[in-house]
Amino acid sequence: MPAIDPATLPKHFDAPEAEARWDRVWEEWGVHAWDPARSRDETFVVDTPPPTVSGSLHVGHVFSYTHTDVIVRYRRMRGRNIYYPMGWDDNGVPTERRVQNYFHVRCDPTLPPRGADLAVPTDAERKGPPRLVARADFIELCLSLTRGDEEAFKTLWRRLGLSVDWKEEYSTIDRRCRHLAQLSFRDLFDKGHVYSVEAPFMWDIDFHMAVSQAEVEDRPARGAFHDVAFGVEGGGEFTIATTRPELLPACVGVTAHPDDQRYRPLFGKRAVTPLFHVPIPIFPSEAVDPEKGTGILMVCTFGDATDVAWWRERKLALRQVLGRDGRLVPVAFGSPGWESEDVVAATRSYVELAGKTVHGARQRVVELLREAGALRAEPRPIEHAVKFYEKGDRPLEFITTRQWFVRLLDKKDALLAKGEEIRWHPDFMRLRYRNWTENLGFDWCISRQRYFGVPFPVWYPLDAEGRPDHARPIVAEAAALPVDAMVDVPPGYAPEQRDRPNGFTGESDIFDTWFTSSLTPQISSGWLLDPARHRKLFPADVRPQAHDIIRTWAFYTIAKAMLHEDAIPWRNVVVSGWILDPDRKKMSKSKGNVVTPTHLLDQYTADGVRYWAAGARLGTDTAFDDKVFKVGKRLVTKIFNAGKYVLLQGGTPGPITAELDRAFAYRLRGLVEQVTASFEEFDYAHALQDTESFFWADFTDTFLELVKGRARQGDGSATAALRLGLGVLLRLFAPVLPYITEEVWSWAFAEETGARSIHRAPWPGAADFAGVAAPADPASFDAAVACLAAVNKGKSEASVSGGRVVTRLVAAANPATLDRLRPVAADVMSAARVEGHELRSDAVLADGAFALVEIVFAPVEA
RNA sequence: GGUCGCAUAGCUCAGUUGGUUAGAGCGCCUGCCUCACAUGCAGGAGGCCCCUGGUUCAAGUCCAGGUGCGACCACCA
Repeated sequence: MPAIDPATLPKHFDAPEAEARWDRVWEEWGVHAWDPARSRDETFVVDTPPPTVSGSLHVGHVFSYTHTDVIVRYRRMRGRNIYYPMGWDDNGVPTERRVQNYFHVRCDPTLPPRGADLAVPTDAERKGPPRLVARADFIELCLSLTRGDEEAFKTLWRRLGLSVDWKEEYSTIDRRCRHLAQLSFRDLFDKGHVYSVEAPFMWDIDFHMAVSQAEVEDRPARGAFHDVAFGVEGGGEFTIATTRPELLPACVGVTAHPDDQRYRPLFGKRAVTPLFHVPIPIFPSEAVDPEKGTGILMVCTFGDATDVAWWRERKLALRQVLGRDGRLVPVAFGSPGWESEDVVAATRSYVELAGKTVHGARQRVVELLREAGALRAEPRPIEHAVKFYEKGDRPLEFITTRQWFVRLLDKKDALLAKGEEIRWHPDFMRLRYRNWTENLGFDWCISRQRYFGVPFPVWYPLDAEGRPDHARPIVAEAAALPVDAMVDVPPGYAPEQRDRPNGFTGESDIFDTWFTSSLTPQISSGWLLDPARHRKLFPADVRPQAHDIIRTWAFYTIAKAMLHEDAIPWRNVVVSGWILDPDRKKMSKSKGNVVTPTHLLDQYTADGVRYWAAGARLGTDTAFDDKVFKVGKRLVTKIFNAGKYVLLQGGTPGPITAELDRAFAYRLRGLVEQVTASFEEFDYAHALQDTESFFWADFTDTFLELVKGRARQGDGSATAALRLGLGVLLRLFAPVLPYITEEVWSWAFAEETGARSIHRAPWPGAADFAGVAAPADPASFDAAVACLAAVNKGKSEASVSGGRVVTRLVAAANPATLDRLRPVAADVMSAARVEGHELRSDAVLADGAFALVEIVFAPVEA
């Protein structure tokens, strides 16, 4: 193949132009397309994380998605048929919240649909109360807003060079995903893995919905111990310390540690609450810490999870004062369940509290206690942990509601066993999964009292009084799915019977967003909708994800695969770290330290940004450091220039025969083996590091300089070795730097090899080195480099230009080193511009070392 | 409080199964426009490998204990 015409080469690498051009060409060539005809064995399936599109674009996205793409591009070059889809996680609370703010609306499911109004409200309108919109209209607003978000993500992904097969694009709210999620529910229902129950459970008073354990986080919060005096029937009193005095009317018991001498005499007696004068049992419990507070505490329905446990164990009364909106509901003291020894006083006190928020009621009840003389001390401020919904702003409450659950608590051992079948990268991440699974405290609550999500395919029959019979849910048959229970009618009923006595009512809840997201492997494979495809794509090969969602996404996906098919969803989990800001704090929108990715791409090019991302080992958090981007950009430039130089050599490639060239090929082959081994272990960071260091130190700064003389004379061995080096290095870089490598590849290698895209070119291996004889001594390369360095040092110390001609050089080395140098000495002298040299043997010198005895420079030309 | 990870040059990080004098890039200093590249090239300075103890002929590397940083989980009386 002739050398390319210099005139056809661009002077500089125009990255934005190249990024746009190759994105188009790759699409046209189908470089990233999955071939459904090829077998499972040849296929590499990625269970791509569907990003939450209602969040902002973040460098963290760029970081972890690049890791996946690098892994994918390597496998593609290994000849695997890549299935690499992209989904958008658009359903769920973050979208609803964004829509509420963006359009200044709230959903009122009782309203009839009127058609969504997509107008953005004016500032004046924003000052007024939010517009109420029907459920269907609210959903339409959600869809319209997320569509734009998805476009923004897609633009970013394409620019970044993610080699996604865009034919396999989906969103978790689309019809297919709704269908699969409902099929999942139907399957779990048939297998007895789901149930609904009315019970106290964690509830967010702002979002008006139940939340699962996985979405709960503890946050430190300010609180105060309130010392409240309780009476004892038959005389006496004691003081409890509570942080939640507003729950005093909901108090249903008092407990202390069984060995606590202070309170032992009280067990079995009844206490009487202040203000409300309600008699309640006093019982012992091992769970009480005698050191905490006053060592005796009140049990309320419900202050926390232990209250729920005591309430169940002791079969205590239920006095729920907190409503779903977080305000105290009206109750009638004296009525059944609300017995009081002084109904008048109790009522007088409670009237002061009813309708107030937790916060307001707390302030008022403290005043009332103080007035009644029941407050033994002023509140003592403390800092304690409080449970919050991860996206919520106010503490969770335990409120009795009806919810659907997936039974998981009785399957911990099986879930743990499945986790052990999966390979985790890095391996210690499996402990996160194990830890979470072992400590699971609740079944999975999958019902959410929200609107934008996949509806439950469930109706309930109504009795003659119009009350739903929750014990006999009507679950849509698999063949009838997908359905919207609020629109569609269950079999055997007529539309007019909706919400009528002896008719039916639709389940208005939607699934927890993870209920759908946990099916991403099945969404890819089609599962029950396409069994043949399912066999080709399930289980996936690799699940890339972040470590903070091991307890949600990874855990639920493993659970679903197990419950549905007793399978594992993927063979490997690859866990990326976090991006930290330069102060080593986690980047987050709320902290205002987020760097947006688009300007990084503008400034450093896609390859430069990818270089930065690929430098981070799996599972390791990385500080944001713009110096690394600069290095990446420089590497791109260097590859461009080196490629240009190598391909401009006029010689015809011949057999690689020169000792230096063979020694170089030998080293290069070692690099290929090393880099390949790293990629096989998903260790792209070391693969890149080794390739980069070889490229710079062994290729451009040394080999390329050493063979320039011969290359200029058209030497076939030098020309071939340079091309071998460039062709191999380009491919080793290609997974990380797809644009520049494709660009340089296209100048000559595409035609020469028949692989028009480097990303479909075969990964370097033995075939590239066939016909290259082993060097007489691989260390001849080191000898050449060391000798050249010695001359360079002489020039540097004399402050002369590297191009300065040396008329006389006397260098010394030990005999073995000299032997290694001789076959390559001509290359060294040519590169160092030495016109006359003498090599002396000096046995004292260390092996491999060269000493400069004499160096004489040619006079500077006028 | 439980679990896990990290700690090496001013900064960001490599350092394979223990094995000569601990490496790279950035930054810094000194030179050099040398015919691919000044987004470059050459040369150089710069390290109680967190601390203490142990195993070993030999420890940055293995073990134990500590310290610091980070993450995940738990902690509502």
